[in-house]
Amino acid sequence: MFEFRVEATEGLARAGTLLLPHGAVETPAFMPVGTHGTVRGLHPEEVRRAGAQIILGNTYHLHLRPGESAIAAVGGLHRFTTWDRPMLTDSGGFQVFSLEGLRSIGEPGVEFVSHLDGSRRTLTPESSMEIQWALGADVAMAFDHVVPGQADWAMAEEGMERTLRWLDRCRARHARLTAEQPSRRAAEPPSPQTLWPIVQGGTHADLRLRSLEGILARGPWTGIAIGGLSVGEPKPVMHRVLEGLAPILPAEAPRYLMGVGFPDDLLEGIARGVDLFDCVAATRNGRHGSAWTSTGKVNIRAAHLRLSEEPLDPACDCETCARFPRAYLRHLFMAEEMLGLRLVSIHNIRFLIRLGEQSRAAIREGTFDRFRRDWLERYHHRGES
RNA sequence: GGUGGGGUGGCCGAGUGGCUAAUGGCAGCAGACUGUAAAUCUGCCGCGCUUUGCGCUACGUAGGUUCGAAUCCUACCCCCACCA
Repeated sequence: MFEFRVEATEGLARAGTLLLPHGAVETPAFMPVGTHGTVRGLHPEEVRRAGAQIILGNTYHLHLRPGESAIAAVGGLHRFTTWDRPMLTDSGGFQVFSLEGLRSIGEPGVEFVSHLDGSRRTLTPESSMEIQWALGADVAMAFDHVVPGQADWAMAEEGMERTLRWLDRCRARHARLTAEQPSRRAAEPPSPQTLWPIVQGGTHADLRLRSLEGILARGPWTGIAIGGLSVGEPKPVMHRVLEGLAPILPAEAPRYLMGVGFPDDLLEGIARGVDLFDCVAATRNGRHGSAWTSTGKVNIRAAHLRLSEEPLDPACDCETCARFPRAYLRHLFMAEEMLGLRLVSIHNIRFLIRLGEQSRAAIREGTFDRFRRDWLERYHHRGES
């Protein structure tokens, strides 16, 4: 039910297929983020047509609203959202990082002051598992402690060791939930769920290795995530961390680089053995009018696009580029029409998903390294000039 | 015709003697965003220059008072309300 096959490799890069209860995921793949059970602004059909094979949901946000019981009542997150392909839920661990100032961390778990109503909420490894179990995604993530990219060794070690201790608690609770499945699970029909651990350790190579070794000692796992990157550290540092982990990560488990990234990050990650990515930038930047194209970033509000009859990216096959001129997209943003946010979001999502598809094809042909270098060259040199 | 109110930078609108090239907002221009407290946030926004500074022009028009005026006085032009 949880199987990963590596079908081709080129250097550290891999092309594979991940089998999950709700379907297959061909890797490398970008997973759009749907925090509140919706990829912001988009209809599930639009997400599907963009080629998304799997999307994310968030434990923290869905727990606060509408509450996992409301989702379980209608049969789980798949039925709730009508997304019938694979899903993964983040554990709330990232909110430990992003909601700094609204939370306090202790060994039992994390106390949050709800950003919605100020009420006090506690998230623990156990409650994160309970919530994710009720949500019923194919993959649940371990509840981890993310530290900023600038974190010194001591702080990174604390977060990493705590993440390992919490992993034991996550695993125990998840195993119990799995054993009690039919009676405890509101999802109909019940479908199995797997748990993925998260490597932490900040920017410190020795901590990253300790983290991974600790995880492997608790294995086996159906997938392993690398967290705590793209949180303020320079890109070369992230690359070094990935290079340090690649030789030790088991080949037979998919590797998920959490929260990454931008187009160049995908290519650099794939080149270092990463199989799965997720990132809010595609949709957030889309809503903010920033589009990725094969020749670099485009600010759709830019004055010089007022008369442009070109598509956003002539090399793109998304529904937006197939139909709308830049001049119209710009107009929609200037007029603050919601269609603009949606169209650029669709483009950005398709852009990253296609990058995964192209990388996969290139790896299978043994041309990925060349593809990557040519692609980055064109992307950074703004082909127009 | 009379009385009252008012004319401020592309627009709206504060300011009623120096701290005012002039608060705000809008419009415009540019940028940021990486497991979503984000359809958000930041910067610029009279003109010119050797741009953390300097010069010039500017608060209806013209003149005056004052060391100094968008702010006070006089005349004129225009707008609005009410009264005839």
